[in-house]
Amino acid sequence: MTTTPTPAARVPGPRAIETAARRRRLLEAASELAAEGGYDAVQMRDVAAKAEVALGTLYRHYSSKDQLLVAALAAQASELQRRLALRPPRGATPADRVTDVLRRACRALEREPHATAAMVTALSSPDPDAAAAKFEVYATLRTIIADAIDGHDTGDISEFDGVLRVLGHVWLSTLSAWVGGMLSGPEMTADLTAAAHLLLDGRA
Amino acid sequence: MTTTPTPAARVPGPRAIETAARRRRLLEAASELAAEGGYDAVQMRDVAAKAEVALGTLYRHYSSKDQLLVAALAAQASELQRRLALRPPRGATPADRVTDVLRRACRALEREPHATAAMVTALSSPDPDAAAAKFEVYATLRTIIADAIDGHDTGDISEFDGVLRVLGHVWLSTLSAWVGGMLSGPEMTADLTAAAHLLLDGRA
DNA sequence: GCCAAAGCTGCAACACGTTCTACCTTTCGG
DNA sequence: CCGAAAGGTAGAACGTGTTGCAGCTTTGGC
Repeated sequence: MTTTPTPAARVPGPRAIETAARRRRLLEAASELAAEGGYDAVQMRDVAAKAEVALGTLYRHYSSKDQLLVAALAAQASELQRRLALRPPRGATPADRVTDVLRRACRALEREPHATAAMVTALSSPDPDAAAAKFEVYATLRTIIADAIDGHDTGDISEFDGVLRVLGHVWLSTLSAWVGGMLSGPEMTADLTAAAHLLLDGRA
Repeated sequence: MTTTPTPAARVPGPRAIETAARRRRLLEAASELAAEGGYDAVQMRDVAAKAEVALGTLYRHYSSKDQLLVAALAAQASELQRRLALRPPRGATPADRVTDVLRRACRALEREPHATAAMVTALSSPDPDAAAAKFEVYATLRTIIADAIDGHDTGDISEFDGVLRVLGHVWLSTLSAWVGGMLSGPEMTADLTAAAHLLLDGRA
C-alpha cells in the first residue's frame, strides 16, 4: 500500500497519455516537414507516417491540413511569448520596444523560412476549420505587441486598442507578402518599423 | 481599291482577335463562377467549359488557378480606379477622403461576397506564378489611396510613402480576415477607418 | 509556296487533400 | 460484468488542380 496502486483516478490514464503523445508527435512531424520543404512538403500521408499514426487519426485530431499547420504556428507563437517574457524588449519608448519585438520575431522567422512560409500560408487560408486556431494566433500576437507597448508596468492599454489592431494587421500582411515573395526580409522589417513609429510616436 | 483589302498589316489579325476574346471569356467565366460559389466553385474544367475553350488553352494563358483569379481581381481593381476618377472621394482632410474611398470599396466588395472571397483567397496564396498579377493589384490599390490622400492637386506624395504602404497592408489584412470569417464587415470598415485617422490626422 | 512556330483541341494520367469503410481495442457508466 | 462510446488502424476511393500527349490549323518568315 505504500505505492498507491491507483493513485486517485485523477491521473490521465494510459490511453489519454497516448492520445496526447500522438497529438504532440503530429505537430512535431508537421513542423519538421514544413521546415524542410515548406507548405507543399507537408503532405498529410507523410505527416501521419512520420508521427506513426494512421491517416484517419490525423484527421480525427486536425480536420484539415491548414488547421494542423495553424495549430503548429499557435504553439510556436506561445513559445515566442514565453521567451519574450524572459527577455523583455529593450527600448525607452513604446515605439522602440515594439520595433525591438517585431525585429526579433522577424529574425526568428527568417531563420526557418520554409516553416514560416508553410504556417503563414495556412494562416491566411480561409479554411473555417482552422478559425479557432487562427483566433489563438491572433490573440497571442496582439498580446505580444501589447506587452511591448506598456513596458511591464502601466495600466490603460485600452487606449491603444486601435494601434494594436492596426499593428497586428501590418504584421500579418508583411509576413504574407514576404512569404509570397512580394517583400524582402529587410523590406518587411522596414514596413513594420515605419508602422510602429507612425502609430506610436507622439502618443502617450 | 476603295475598301483597302488588307489595310496595313498593323491591325491585329483575326487570330489575335480570337485569342484576346478567349482571354476575356476566361476572365469572365472565372468571375461569374466565383460570384456564384466562391473559390471552390471556380473549377478549372468548368471555367474552360464556360469560356468554350480547352483546358490546355486555359493553362496556356493562366498557368494556375490563383493566377487566373488574381488577374480577374486586377481587372476589377482597375475598374474601381476608373470609377473613382469619375467620382472623386469627398472630404476636407486626407483622412476623410481615404476613409471615404475605403468605405466605398468595402461596400462594393461586400456586395459580391463570394467573388471577393475567391479573389482575396487567390491574392493571399503564395503561388509564384501569380506574383506579377499580384504586383499589379498592389500597385493599383496604392495608387487609389494615394489619389485619395492628395485631393487631385498637390505634389509631395513621397512624404506619405510610409503611410501609403502601411494603409495598403491594413487593407489587405482586413480583407483577408473578413474573408476568413475573423472580422465582420463593420469591423473591417472600423479597423480601416481607425488606421486612416491614426496615420493621417495631425500630419500635413 | 513551304515550313517551323504558335496556339488550340480533346483526353488520359497523376498527385495529394479529404472521405469512407470495416474492423479492433480501451474506457466507463449502469 | 456488459454494452456503448471513443479512439485507433489499414486501406480503398473520390475530386480537383495540374501535366502530358497526339494531332490539327493558322501565321509569318524565307
